Amino acid sequence: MDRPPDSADPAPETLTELILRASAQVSSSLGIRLKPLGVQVDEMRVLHALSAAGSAAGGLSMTELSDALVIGGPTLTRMADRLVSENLVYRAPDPHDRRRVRLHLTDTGAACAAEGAEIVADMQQLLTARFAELDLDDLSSALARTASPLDD
Amino acid sequence: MDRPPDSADPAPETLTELILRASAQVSSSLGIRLKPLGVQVDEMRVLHALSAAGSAAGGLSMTELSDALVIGGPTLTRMADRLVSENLVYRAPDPHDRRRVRLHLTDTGAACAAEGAEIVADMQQLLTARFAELDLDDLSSALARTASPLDD
DNA sequence: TGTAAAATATTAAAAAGGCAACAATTCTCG
DNA sequence: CGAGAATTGTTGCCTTTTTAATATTTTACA
Repeated sequence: MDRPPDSADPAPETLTELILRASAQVSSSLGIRLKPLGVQVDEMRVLHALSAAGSAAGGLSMTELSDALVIGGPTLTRMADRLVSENLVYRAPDPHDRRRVRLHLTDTGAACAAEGAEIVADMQQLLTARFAELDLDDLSSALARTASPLDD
Repeated sequence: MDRPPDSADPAPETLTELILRASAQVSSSLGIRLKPLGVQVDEMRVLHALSAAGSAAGGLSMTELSDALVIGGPTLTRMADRLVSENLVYRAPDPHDRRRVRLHLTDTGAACAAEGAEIVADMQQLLTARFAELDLDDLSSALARTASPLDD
């Protein structure tokens, strides 16, 4: 039952640790690639979400963004402040609910989102290579489930 | 070729976005669970890494921790400061290289790491459920590859 | 050997994040 | 209808992270 101490059997990593570490690595790499655009990772995530929502839909409210990206309210407010001051985004009141503020892309912001999308597409290639032996649809849906609230 | 606007076809999420979002969710949930222990997620990751390294090995240097956990040097230094002030960790000089500092768990720190490990084990159950249709070994090794540096 | 380069960890200053409290608006339902 | 509860977004304040620069030690190699 015993085993020699220090045998070559490192404790298997937990999914928690692997996900956190993978995320840190992705974030670090993406951050470097986005540096030339002058935006940081979470800022680009906001731009992308707005871009994906489409301009016709009237942008996204703070709460929608907060939920979709899992970014805290106050953090998002300050991030929006930065994006507004860089003229990538503008705020508009929601016509149906005066408590709400909807974020919209400016033309500059849309262009920036497009450039970011190319960089993210490169990362996608790099990442799919690492997940080669997995069914990508299965992985994506599993990650999507994990990306939804874990607490009930 | 055209399609009706606003058709139910949201842009497929990139792996980048899914990983970042999943990580934020895991971190948020784990953070709540660790709150009673008085440590935050990355602090617990440090404690766990030290615990996994084993006390015989003489702790881990700052660089080893920084590389293993993908946490920046200065950030790790301050984190170590906090852990030292909470008596969960202590610093010791590396006998072979006087530039290096090795971090060691105190008894309190080891106990804390053990409590944390239980919480992480709970999360493991929760997470494996979400990855049900995937081969867990394949997933883990793929995540591990993703968790290693993405830039060359 | 001795000197330049690299590696290691830390610090100081600036930036970003997070918690608690708040104002404004909308919702609930008695 | 109307008072209390819930929702939405922001702000103040403090903690944490990040960036750039530094001191110290080790390594490379001429």
